[in-house]
Amino acid sequence: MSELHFYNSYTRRKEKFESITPGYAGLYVCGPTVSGESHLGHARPYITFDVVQRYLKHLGYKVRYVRNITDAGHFEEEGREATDKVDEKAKLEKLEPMELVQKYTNLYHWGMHLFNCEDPAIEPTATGHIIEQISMIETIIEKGYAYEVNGSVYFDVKKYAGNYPYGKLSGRVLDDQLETSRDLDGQDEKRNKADFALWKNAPPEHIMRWKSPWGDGFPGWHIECSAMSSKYLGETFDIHGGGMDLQFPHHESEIAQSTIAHGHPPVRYWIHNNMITINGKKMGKSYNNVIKLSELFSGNHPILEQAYHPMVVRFYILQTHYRSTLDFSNEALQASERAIRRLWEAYELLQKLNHPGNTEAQDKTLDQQVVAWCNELSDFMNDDFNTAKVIGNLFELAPVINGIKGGQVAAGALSSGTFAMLKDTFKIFLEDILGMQPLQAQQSNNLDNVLSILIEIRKDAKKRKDFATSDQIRNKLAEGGILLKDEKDGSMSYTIE
RNA sequence: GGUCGCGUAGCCGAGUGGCUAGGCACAGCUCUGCAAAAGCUGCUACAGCGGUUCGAAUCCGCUCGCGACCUCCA
Repeated sequence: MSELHFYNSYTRRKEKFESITPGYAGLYVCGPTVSGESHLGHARPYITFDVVQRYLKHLGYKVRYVRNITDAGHFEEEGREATDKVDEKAKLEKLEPMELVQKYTNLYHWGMHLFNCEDPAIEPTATGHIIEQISMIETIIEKGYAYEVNGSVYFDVKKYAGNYPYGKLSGRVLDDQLETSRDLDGQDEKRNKADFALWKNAPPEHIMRWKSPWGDGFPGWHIECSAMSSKYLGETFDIHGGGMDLQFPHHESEIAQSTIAHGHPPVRYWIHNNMITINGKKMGKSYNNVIKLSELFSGNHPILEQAYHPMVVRFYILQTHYRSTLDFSNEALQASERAIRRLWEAYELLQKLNHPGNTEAQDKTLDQQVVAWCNELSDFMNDDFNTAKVIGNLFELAPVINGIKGGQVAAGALSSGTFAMLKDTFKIFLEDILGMQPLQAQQSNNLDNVLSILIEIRKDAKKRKDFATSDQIRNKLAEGGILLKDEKDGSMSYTIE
């Protein structure tokens, strides 16, 4: 049995995971800025890290999963309009900032639940941790790595880079940052262009503002994650996750701040998921090509040919390794939809199947193959969370399951032990680890009763060779999205589209 | 311009130097009153050029194409 290894962005290689406290794992993931609705691109990290934390739990770790909510708003720390995004949007929509934040937080939670993402253990907000952030900034100033100018506080990147490995995570050289040709407003406050804001002075019109030793203002973007992760996971914790686009400057800055404040780097393992693209371009607000989650689920977007069920989207994301880019297309989503429907039906069938009870496999070759396929699943997860390979193997198993029902595979082909293992393994990986759910809600008893009546009538018609009636029942139901299937044993089943 | 990454069959996509990943689509067959579903079979690709090697999609070099970050961004 292999052990968990995954790619550490910090060292740029796969490493064996060893948690700081045996049996416990701390995971921090950068959550959303709730100044707008989440889109398909946002879904990827949340689903990716949901699987990561599910797998850690599966391995027996007690996981503390912390995923923040950025509700204080980011701003251009390099100057320009040092305005609070949340605040700006609020004025447009004529809402209180906190009302806006609440609205998008609720929408975000709605999406996460539809995706069947488990709630984090702690979901801290930036506005709820202003004191912690101020305190951390004070420490950094005391240690001589930050300076105040006109009520704002900046981190001294050049000084930091002289004593610590600045740029290691994102593969950046400080000199390049210092020589950037960008000429942005507010640069004059900084000693160097690479410096970033820890605290920004708030202009009078700014609604979101807090008192600080440097006057009224609001925290810099990066400091919230440093303050909250260390508060709940410790000054050094196991895993920090987020999208690749956050590597620089956000995560690089987190490392710098925490290293100064605490005297050592904050994180053992960094995990970054790749982007979702659309027509080859990253999906993001700067490209104006986003598909919001509500649009995705309703199909209400010019690009979308249909609505896509959250589980289809989840499956689509997990079919690709998290470190590869994933290109959106209707064709790809539709392929995923058919695939997960077929896989889920095989899974449901498996849970209903009974084994004849023979302890010896009648087909030893197949039995061994099934055991091998099942055992490989852990190896795949242990090798950098390779959900794509896990799904591949589940599809290898599907024909065995369907074959047992269809008669192409003998009922006792597998030993009772292997059969039981197959059942358990399928459940654990598909439901518990990949976090998949059925595409359709549990049918109501009423509907089931009605359909039973129709099925009985159709059976009678077929017996009388009254195919006009039997076909009419089947065709009319199909128009309503209910598909009848004649099983080999003479029974009938139905699925709802 | 700097740094990093990618280019795999009709489409999506996994790939640890040697052994058909997988999915979707398509075609044929089995089953079936007919369908659907399911099963079986087929479709065997690695941007181009060179190099290393007994052997390369996988390592190295060059060329072409694409993208990400360098500015808010998952």
